[in-house]
Amino acid sequence: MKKLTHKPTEKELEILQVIWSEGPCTVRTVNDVLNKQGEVGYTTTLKLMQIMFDKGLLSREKDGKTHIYHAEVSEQKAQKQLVDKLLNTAFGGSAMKLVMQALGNSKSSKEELQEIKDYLDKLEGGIK
Amino acid sequence: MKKLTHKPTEKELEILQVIWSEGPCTVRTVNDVLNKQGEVGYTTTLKLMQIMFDKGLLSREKDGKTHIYHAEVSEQKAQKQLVDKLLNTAFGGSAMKLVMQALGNSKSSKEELQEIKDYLDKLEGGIK
DNA sequence: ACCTATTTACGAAATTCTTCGTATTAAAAT
DNA sequence: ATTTTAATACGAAGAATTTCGTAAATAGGT
Repeated sequence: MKKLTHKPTEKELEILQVIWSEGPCTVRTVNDVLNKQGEVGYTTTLKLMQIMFDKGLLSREKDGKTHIYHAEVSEQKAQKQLVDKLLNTAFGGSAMKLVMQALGNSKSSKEELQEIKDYLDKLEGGIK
Repeated sequence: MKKLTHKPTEKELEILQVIWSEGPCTVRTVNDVLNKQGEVGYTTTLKLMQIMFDKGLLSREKDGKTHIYHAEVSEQKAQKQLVDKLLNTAFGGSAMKLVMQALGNSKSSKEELQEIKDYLDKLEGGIK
């Protein structure tokens, strides 16, 4: 996986999301998925994905006349970058504040909350 | 506080951050703080803040020849909006994933982790 | 009252992001 | 082989964001 030199824009992220969930796929597939949320022209999606290819966010291989695009950014890496940015731009670097905001806003299940606590215990182990 | 009709842009957020932490202040103050992170022209900051005033993100009062700007968006409200967006664009709506990502990436102190656990206990109380 | 320093106002250039039309190319179907 | 269908390439317009130069205004100091 390449380093994330260019941070994905809003629309690029939407496309990455599709590829992350669908796996490597064509422009057609991505465009179809995007059109479930709102209308987007095919060439618009194509262009975006070509730009992402140029930036190194996507790679592609030829399959017949079409291209199959792969994400060159792992979901985790992108998430990390986004969270880091959010931490710095909106939470003054405090992960705790972010966490509380995130948990406060959403309805997490008891199981999920427990999972987080387990995770916290594990983290705490590594701290003197 | 007004409703958040226009969502703040990247740079606007930086400015809001300054005002949230400094309290109501002048363009000069904001610009000085911003220049600790990177060089920004005074008129650039001024223009941005004027635009934010037009959008209703900031209000202002005259004090001598200068203006004192106030945030018209609460930090919490902006944070909530940002977290919500991040949840949807990058975490498929799962608060838990976001939380884990945030905690895994940062070095939170033992005290902070404990505080989060306490918070989780409190949340759990409200769930059947 | 005048000069100076600082601020605001305005407009516009530069940059980045998003969108899509048109032309070209390539495979598949007939 | 020709037609049809679907993909790519290219360029450029449109929109939003960011930047800053220049001019006008205003307060404060002398």
